Amino acid sequence: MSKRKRDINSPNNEQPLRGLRILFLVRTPQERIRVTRVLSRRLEELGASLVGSVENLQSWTRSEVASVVVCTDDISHAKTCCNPLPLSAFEGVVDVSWAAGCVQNRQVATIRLLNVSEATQTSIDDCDGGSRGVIDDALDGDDQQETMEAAKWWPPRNLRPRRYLQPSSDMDCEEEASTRQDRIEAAKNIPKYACQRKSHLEACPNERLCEYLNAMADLRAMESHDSRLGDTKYRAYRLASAAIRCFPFRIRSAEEAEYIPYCGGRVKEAIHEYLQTGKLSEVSKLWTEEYFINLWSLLGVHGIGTKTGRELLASGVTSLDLVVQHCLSGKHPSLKLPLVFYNDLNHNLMSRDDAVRIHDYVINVASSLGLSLEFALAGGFRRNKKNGHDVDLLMRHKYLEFGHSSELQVLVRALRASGFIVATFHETIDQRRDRTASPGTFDGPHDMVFCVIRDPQTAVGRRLDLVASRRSEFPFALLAWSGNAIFERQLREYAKEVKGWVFDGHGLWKKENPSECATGTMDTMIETEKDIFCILGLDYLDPSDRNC
DNA sequence: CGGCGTACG
DNA sequence: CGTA
DNA sequence: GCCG
Repeated sequence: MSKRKRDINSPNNEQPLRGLRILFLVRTPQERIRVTRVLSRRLEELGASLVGSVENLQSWTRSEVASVVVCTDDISHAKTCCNPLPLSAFEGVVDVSWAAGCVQNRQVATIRLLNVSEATQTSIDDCDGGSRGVIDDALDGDDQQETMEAAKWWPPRNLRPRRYLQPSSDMDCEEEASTRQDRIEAAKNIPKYACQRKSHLEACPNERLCEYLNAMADLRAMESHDSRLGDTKYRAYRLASAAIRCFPFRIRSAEEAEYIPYCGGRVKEAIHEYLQTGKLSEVSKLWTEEYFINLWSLLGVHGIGTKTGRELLASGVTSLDLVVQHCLSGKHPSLKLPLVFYNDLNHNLMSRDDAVRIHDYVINVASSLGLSLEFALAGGFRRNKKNGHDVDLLMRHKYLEFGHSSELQVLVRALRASGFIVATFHETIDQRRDRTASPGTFDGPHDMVFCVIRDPQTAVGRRLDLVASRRSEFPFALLAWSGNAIFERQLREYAKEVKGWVFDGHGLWKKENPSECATGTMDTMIETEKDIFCILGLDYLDPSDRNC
């Protein structure tokens, strides 16, 4: 731990607190008192201020204080309180994970990562006269639940957890009578593919276990030096977690879990450890090891994945500030735009209201331009998620098989001119399709615009993905863009393995005979998602049941 | 022991 | 390689 | 890391 001392003792050690708002969530009253006392003294020395409970959030976020610490007994309550707040309140919301992690572990690493805290750490230690026992005790018990949750507020895109833990969900919803035989039968009855079962957002009886397995998936993806292998292990843990989510009883023994799909030797060991200790010890690496903490923060930049992140760390680029430096000196020029918008895109939860407002705005512009486009909100919000990191907006021409490309072009031009689109990460608008006479003759890419928009109401920058499909391909595009990622992978794996169909966002083809296809234009008329499920021999799944 | 979703830049 |  |  002491080796972390390097390169962080910069002269401006105490500056970053100024102008940075810190949201600090703590659970038990004991913690509140202790942490509040410790931090308030030090924060005040640093020119920050400390405010009481989450209930006065609205009032103090409007004040001019440089920094804020919130203490709360109820994290989910805090989250709901925080969601509607304006951007100005949340420049430091990323610090939720930092704060929770450092309290949990008495660690300096994350604090130093943000250059805030040599001082904060010493003040925590000071409070206990150098021993850490008091904070330890206050944070023992089931608080890891909250720590994990907090650590997941702003994870990187690829490794973003799918579901948020509801406090004490495990305890609330089981103890219905079940014999061991019941449970083994139930385990055996879980279908192999996620597309064959409902995966809703509500907590399950094994919620915490699943969260730990998801965290293990993230860990494996980050620690593997071979990204394919990393993804393979990521997939393995994600699939195990997804299957366990569908197990209706609390798991009592690792042996009975063996009957659940994707729960093999290693997952069984993990379950055993969880049942014994209530956690998976490896997972704590995510918030204790400097390497993972740093990599985690780099992965938050659009364009940095595990490989680039690892390379940056290896070359001494260990913080976002250094990535900016790196970028300014001409390296990785493609990261420049994502870095410019980093704060907006990473420090602000987007609620459903935000997403709907953006959706409506685009539709209004389209109709005022006289365009004949129809739209659908896809992505996580279609799956009924309460919040998300981007808006996925799918569109097609109202009447014509082709014609979406030129209309999208007009739309995007207008959105740019009005200052709604403020930056474009990527754009593909291929007007060849509009000139293609007969359907099915040119299967080019979908038209896509991945951009950053400015919410007209809140002025917050948001990621918006616009996708236009050929009219008949729309149900495939909708299915493909509604996710989630695990559901899509399992659906396509199922289609290939079980039905011999190759399946993507344009249509379905027989594996052996690609000319035998099912699209909206063929005799097997496919007009809705239901038709696709039907042809795949699957019961229809509502989007809200695709959260695997 | 090979395969693991598929398409887009 | 990274993103959806 | 699990499945066929």
